[in-house]
Amino acid sequence: MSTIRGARERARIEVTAAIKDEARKRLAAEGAARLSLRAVARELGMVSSALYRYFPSRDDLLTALIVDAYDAVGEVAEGARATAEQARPHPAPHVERWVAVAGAVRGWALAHPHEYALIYGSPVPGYSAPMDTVGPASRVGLVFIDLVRDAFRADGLAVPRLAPELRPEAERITADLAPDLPPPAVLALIAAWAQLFGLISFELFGQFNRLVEAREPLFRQAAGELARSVGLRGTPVG
Amino acid sequence: MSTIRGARERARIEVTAAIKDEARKRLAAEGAARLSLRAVARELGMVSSALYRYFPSRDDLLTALIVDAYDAVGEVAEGARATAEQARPHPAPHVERWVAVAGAVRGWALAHPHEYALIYGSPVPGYSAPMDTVGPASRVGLVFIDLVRDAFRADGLAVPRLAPELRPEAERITADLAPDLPPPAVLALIAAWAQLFGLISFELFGQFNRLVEAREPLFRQAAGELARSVGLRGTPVG
DNA sequence: GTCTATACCCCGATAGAC
DNA sequence: GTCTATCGGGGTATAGAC
Repeated sequence: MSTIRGARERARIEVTAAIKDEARKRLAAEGAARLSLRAVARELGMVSSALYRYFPSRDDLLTALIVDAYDAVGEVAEGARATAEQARPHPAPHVERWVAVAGAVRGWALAHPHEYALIYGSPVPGYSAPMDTVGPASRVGLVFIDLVRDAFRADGLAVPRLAPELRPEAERITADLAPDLPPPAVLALIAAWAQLFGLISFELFGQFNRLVEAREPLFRQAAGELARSVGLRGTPVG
Repeated sequence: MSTIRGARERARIEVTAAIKDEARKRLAAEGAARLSLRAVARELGMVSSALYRYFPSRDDLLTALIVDAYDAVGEVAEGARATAEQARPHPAPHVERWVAVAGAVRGWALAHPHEYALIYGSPVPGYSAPMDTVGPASRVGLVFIDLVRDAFRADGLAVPRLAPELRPEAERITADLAPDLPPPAVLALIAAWAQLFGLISFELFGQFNRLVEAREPLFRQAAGELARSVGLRGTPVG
């Protein structure tokens, strides 16, 4: 009896995964705004009404894809940080760790452009993200925070300048996010985070077309400068 | 005869403008991917087939909206630069001009989020931008280049560091874009440009929700740092 | 330049048989 | 859990009358 239920649950997991895989393909072909349950069902040789047993609505499927994407890029970032941290014979300097994590995020984005667009591109009109997405969405940011914390403990930080009017905001955010770090560094980290993704988005969304060729070196240079803007000490890249 | 043709052409221009205006409303409601000629026609009290006399296909309408949006944000940037340049009793320092232009772009984006998403957000699947969009798309960038050129001539630039591997790329782009400027500054400008729009996109696309409140001051601070990263001399904002 | 009509597609979601 | 059938929409694009 329990094995039967186990088999059923296994089947359910497999079908769910197949639906999400096919939905990711449809995402690439049509975009999130036009993702349709019927098209997914058609490609899978199912009938559309059958999908409703797995995802009660189109938005629920979209939510699952969003959560998966955030988790995937979060995992990549966490892995890159761990690798840089455990590098032999010496752990990488903190600026290099920062650049490694940023580069890993960029690599994931280039490999999964439509999933990147789903989570960091324009919002899907008519879709409002439920709370389920909040946790996964913060994973990448947490990697950068942890990385900066390590640098702070090991070498201290060159605390960035902060406009006085931003002081209360910096303190509020720091209390929520990383009470052990200097508020100016936390605010600079948030700005750097947005700017890193700006570089990735411009590359991915075509703004660099016919303009920038050496995208990876440009990204690495800019990421290194951003690490320094947060206060990480170390030779600038290059 | 010529007045009749003039009247006809005037009518055509007015109807074309009405279609685009309505299309912009639909853009806000449904997003670019779902923009439909029929919905626009319905709202205007026309029949869908009539629209094809003005725009031969959905993609042509989309192109017109994209060109208009690039032109609108370009005009705002040009205006902000001119204002900062002619400020009395003294023209604004170059860092402040940079921040003013960046702030104007952000202001336009906040006021026209769907048009911003159309041009700087995820590409519309299945739509490929024709060459018509290239010119308008570069207007904002040209404003920043001109601004940096002014600063270079007036005060010189604190030429940014450049990774040696990026030197050829920097020289190639500089030759195309602004042969009179130092290549490292031009490359830094491109990176700064992407990073500015990263800040705007994160704010607009919801990544700052429940995280950053003081968005305008944060943007101004970061924009000032970016100006310095390009080499503009001047007191940092704050 | 606008109209009606049409060909030929798409979609989300549900009811009820099996 | 999957099926057929259905409700009630939506769309691009064209033909041909006026």
